[in-house]
Amino acid sequence: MDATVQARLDEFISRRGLRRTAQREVIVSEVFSKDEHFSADELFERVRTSAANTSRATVYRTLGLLVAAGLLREIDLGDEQTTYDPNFLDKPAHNHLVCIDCGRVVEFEDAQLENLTACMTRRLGFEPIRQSLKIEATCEQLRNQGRCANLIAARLSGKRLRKKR
Amino acid sequence: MDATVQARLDEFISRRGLRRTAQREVIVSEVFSKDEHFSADELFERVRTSAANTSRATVYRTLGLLVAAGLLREIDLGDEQTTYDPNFLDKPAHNHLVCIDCGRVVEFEDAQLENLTACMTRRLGFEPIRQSLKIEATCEQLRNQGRCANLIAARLSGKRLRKKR
DNA sequence: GTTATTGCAAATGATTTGCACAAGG
DNA sequence: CCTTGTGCAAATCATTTGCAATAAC
Repeated sequence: MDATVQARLDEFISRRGLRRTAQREVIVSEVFSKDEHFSADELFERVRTSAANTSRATVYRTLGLLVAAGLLREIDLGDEQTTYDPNFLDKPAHNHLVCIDCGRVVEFEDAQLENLTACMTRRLGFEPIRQSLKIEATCEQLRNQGRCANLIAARLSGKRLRKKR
Repeated sequence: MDATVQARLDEFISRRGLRRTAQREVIVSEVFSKDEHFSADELFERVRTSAANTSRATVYRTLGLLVAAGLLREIDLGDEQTTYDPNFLDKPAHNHLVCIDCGRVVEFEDAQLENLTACMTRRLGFEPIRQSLKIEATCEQLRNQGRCANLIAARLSGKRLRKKR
C-alpha cells in the first residue's frame, strides 16, 4: 500500500475517532493490493480468503469509509453494481472506455477533453465540479483476429459482461 | 406524438406481431407527450391519472418495448433509477450536465467532443459504439443570486436530488 | 380459438440497517 | 467502561417474473 494512502488513512482514522480492527486492516490492504477496479462482491470474495469471518456488511461499511476519506472512488460503469477504483490519487482520470465484447475497462485522461467540457459547462451557466465520460466500444482485435485475450479471461472467470436485462 | 415516432412504432408492432392494447396506448402517448426525461415511477404516476388501472409491471414492460424499438433511450444519471429520454430521434446527444444543486439536467451535443473521443478510442485500439459524458456542476445562478428557480421547483415537487446513500 | 398481454404478488439482487454482542482505547 | 465496530438477519427499493385470468386478432 502506497505511503500517501497510508498517511491519509491514518489522518482520517484519528480525525474521526475511528478504531483499528482486524477486519478493516484486511479489507483495506486487499483494496489497495492491486490497481484494478472491483465490485463490492469481488472484494468480499477476496477478503474471505484471508479472513474467513468478515461479513458483507463490514465490507460495504468499510468501502463507504474509504470513499469518505477520499481514498477510493465509486464509478458507474452502467452495470447493476457499483465499481470501485483504488488507484486515482496520482491520476485524476474519470474517463472510461468499456469494451462491450470483453468487458475490459481502460481509464484515460485528456487535457483537451477537460478543457472542452469545462468551457461548455460555463457557457451553459454552470460551474463544473466533476465529469465522467463513458465510451462503449468494440475490440478491433476481436473483429480482426476473431479472438481477444480479455474475452477469454472474462469467460473463464465467469464475469458478467453486460447488463442482465 | 411525432409522425416519425408513430410510423416507427407501427412498423415495430407489426414486425413483432404485437397487439394494440388500451394500456399501451396510454403509456406511449404519455411517454411522448413531453420532451422531458422521466423515471419509470414518474411515468407510472402520470399514466395513473389517465388510466387508473395499468400496473407498474405493464409500464416497465412497455418501456422495454419502446427502448427495443429504438424510440426511447435509457440514460444513467447516476441516481438509483433509470432515466428515460423520449426525445432523441432528431438529436443524437448523449451528453448530460446535471446540476447537483437543483437536479436540473441539460442535454447537449458537440461535434468537436465527438471527434475528440472517437479519435482517442481508435488510438486505444477500439471502435467507438456510443458514448456519454456526464458533467456534474453547480448553478452559477444559485451562487450569485442565492436562489435558483429549478431548486425551488424541485423541492416543491419532492424530487430526490441526490443519491440517497 | 390461439397467442399475446395484463395485474398481482412474489422473486431478485445490490446495498443498507436495526440490534444485541464483541472489542478497541 | 464507554463507544465504536461487527455479524446476522431482516429491510429497502427499483425492477423483473411466474402465473392464472383477460383480451387482441
